[in-house]
Amino acid sequence: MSPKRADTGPAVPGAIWLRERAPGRGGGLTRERIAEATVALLDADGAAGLSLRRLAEALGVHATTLYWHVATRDDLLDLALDAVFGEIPEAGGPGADWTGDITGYMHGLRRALLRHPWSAALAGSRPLTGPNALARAESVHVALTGAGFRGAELSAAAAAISNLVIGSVAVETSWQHEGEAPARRAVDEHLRRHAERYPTLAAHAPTLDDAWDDHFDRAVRFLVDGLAAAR
Amino acid sequence: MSPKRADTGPAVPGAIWLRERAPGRGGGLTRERIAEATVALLDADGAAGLSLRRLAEALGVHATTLYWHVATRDDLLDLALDAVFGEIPEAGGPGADWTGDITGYMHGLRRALLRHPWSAALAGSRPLTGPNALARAESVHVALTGAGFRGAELSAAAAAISNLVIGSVAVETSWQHEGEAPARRAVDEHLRRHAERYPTLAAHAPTLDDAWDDHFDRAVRFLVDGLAAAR
DNA sequence: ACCTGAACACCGTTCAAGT
DNA sequence: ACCTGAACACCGTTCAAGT
Repeated sequence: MSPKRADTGPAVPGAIWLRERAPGRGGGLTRERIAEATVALLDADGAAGLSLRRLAEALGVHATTLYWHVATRDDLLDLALDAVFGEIPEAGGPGADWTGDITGYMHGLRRALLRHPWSAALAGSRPLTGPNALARAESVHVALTGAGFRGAELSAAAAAISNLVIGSVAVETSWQHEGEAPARRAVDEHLRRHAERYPTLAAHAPTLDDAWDDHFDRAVRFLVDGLAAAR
Repeated sequence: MSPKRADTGPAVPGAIWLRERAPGRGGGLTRERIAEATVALLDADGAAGLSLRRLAEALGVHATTLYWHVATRDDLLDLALDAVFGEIPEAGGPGADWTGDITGYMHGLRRALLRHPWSAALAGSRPLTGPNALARAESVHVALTGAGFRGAELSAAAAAISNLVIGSVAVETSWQHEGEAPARRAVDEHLRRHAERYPTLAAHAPTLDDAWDDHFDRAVRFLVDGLAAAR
């Protein structure tokens, strides 16, 4: 009978943030080392390439050892995802222009998610309740309350801001998985062949060169303009 | 040596839409029957519960039989996802007010994705190139060109519209996976215990009652207002 | 053209046992 | 407190073989 395992507590997503961490005095594994190795493995091989056995090998440990530190594979994803949110630069207090703060946050979040192409899809698949994600959400709420947002309008604005980024980067990275250029070329040709079915789409097919940055920039402006109009 | 398999063609996501379908004369499996059973299995057990063996059992067939009709498990996800997009009501031509058309589309897309809680996360994880997704994208492009959007502004607007919905519903459904109420209660208590770290967040913690509809409604208005301001 | 059956190389997770 | 090792019940996918 093992004395105490990592799986104490309810089986909700994000549950790892509700548990105290193991003491971790010096020698062995720590939550940080595990998070770091998980991010590295995900960066190298994507979400499908992450297995407990491969991660354990990278850490020089037996696969089942990981179960002392995490309760489930999903815990690893929570650790890795919150590490990505830790890469978003801290705003350092609200600036003079709240729309600039929000715009900067959205671009900072996008850059962090793009750096780890597996992370945006993951951010849309489980609650973001890690300490870094909460700290960034706090900053957004500070900027929005400074602008005068309150109550349901505040919550809706904060949600729209992060949801637009998550959705945009998830879709953007979904094209990269097997090499973007061939996928896009195949779809372009498919659209041309069925131009009678999708005339407007075929006529305005996004160009092959990377317009992702430009489109995201415009999308952010659309939303921020709409937020500003509400004040 | 098998004569011809479903896996002809490049290994890009969405590749199933680039292949001709099997003739499917009467008796056996068809792409439609497979799609329908896949949706049902995903609805019942979520993305993690979908396996080729369980799907095959539901279809009264051996697991490896599916490989005649699809090249990979991912093909099944493409089939199921496009079936969900098929549930979005067709607009039936642009109405008098393009902002109303766009607003209606966003709500229709959200309702379809909510009906199948696995679908929003999936929509953010692979290119949406099925026939139903393309038809709905065509309608959005028609409405936006009618409003005067052109070129990069058109593409960015269309992307923002679907990305905000996908991100919003993905996040919303991610809370439901293990029962939303306990997850939310756990996070609320966690926020209260660390109120000194997240004061603004703790003070404005979203209420327990379901504000999802209201927040989404507001988010749509923020974006559509910003789009209207650009015209 | 379509379906079967055996087989391969994996998985996440458990549990008793070590130190 | 932390790590090991064997074991269980699964996976997606292949390939030769049937009809």
